[in-house]
Amino acid sequence: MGVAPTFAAMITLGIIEDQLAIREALCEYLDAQPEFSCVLCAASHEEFVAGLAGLAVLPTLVLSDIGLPGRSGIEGLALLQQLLPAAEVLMLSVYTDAERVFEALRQGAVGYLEKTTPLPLLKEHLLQVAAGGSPMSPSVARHVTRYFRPQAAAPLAGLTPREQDIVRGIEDGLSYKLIADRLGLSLDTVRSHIRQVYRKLQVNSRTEVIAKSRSRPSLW
Amino acid sequence: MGVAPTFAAMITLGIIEDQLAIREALCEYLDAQPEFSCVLCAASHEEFVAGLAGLAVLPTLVLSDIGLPGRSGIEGLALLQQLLPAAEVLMLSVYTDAERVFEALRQGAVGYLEKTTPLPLLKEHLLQVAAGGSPMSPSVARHVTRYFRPQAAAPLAGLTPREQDIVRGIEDGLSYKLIADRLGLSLDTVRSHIRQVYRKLQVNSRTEVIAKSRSRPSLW
DNA sequence: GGCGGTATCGCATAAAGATGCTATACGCCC
DNA sequence: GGGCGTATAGCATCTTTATGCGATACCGCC
Repeated sequence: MGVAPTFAAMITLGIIEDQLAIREALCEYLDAQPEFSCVLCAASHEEFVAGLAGLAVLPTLVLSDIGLPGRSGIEGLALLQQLLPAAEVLMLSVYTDAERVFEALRQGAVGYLEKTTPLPLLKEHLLQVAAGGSPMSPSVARHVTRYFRPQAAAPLAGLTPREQDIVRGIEDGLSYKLIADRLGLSLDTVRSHIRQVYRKLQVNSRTEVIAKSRSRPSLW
Repeated sequence: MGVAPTFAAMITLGIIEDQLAIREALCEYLDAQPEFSCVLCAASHEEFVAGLAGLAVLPTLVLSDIGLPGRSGIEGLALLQQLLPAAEVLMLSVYTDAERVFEALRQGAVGYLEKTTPLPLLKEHLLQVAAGGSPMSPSVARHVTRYFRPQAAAPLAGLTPREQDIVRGIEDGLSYKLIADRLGLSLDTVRSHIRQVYRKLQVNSRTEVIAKSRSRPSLW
């Protein structure tokens, strides 16, 4: 933070990282940048939270490791957002497995970077966060793009177009009557299609159809 | 494409972009890189598909604009994946609105970049795709991270813990009977809770509860 | 100590859904 | 031409849901 005044455009940083060498490298490098001021560096989530109390200027951007002793970076996300509602949290981790990535995003992380990210690139990413972006390492982003591609293993694959229309109606919460109206069919025709859908999907109620069709990896 | 032999490590590119200046800039710049060989550049999706027939070497990576005359880049994604099952498609667009981003990812795009991406950075991103990554411009990624944060506006917030248990049962496709068994309740108690849930959520069927509870921006 | 909210349970009835069986019509394919 | 799959439709019947109108019990609160 040095002697320079903290002017408005400066981004105040918080860093949570248990490995001493990495923490110091991050702090020193980033604090040396004119755009950043590192206001709090901690070796654990608990330490970080405790340190917040004594700060005159709160961080607006927190860089957090995931594999921490005590409360993990992901577990601490909710608390962090409560204590620093204006701050954004960027995860920095050696782990890039889908579980952790999704859980972090779900808990409100604004981005997710590999720990191997070189410092100058990391700086770029931090600036992007400040500019409204959400930096993700490519391998992290790959999990995300995969998530959005459900039609590959979609259980609705074996259904005819008409049957899929019906299923869409069910997913939208419509009654048989409303589905019939929407598709311009008779009630009994809707019944027929649904019967067929039930046979193909091996179920016997509308809610089961929904449960089957949105078969996401149960990450939630 | 040049005279150099196409060796295994080389990435064969396809480019779909209607604006002549941009298309040429992309082709020329990328083809000049040692890592890439641009095998097909087209001004429209239709032209690209037609051009595939005459190729000796198929592209393994396609860079596609979205705002194209005729078939849009998103509409063409499915066809592209059918014709080039081994290829990955990276979207390049001036539009970064959530609708288009999600639709593209849903249709199987491997990444999504802003058109303003400088060429050297674009090259980096292309290499990342080849390395199994999914590059996304930060503003694009922001849509994605926002998507994964549903608990903020969760409509189930006003429900009591017990009522949420019931809703979970409904979401799992269970009948009243099974929900009662799972929670160790009588059928009538389940009915009572569901009645309450219906009142709070302003609905009147189990499928509507599901439709409300997973209130995603109806992108699917 | 009463009031509001939650959680539990019961009964009754009407509406919606699930299921069995049947039937016509169209398109496709061998 | 006959079989197969799809889309349409009807009817009968039984089950499940949805809804109305109760009840008892516990807990926190002012």
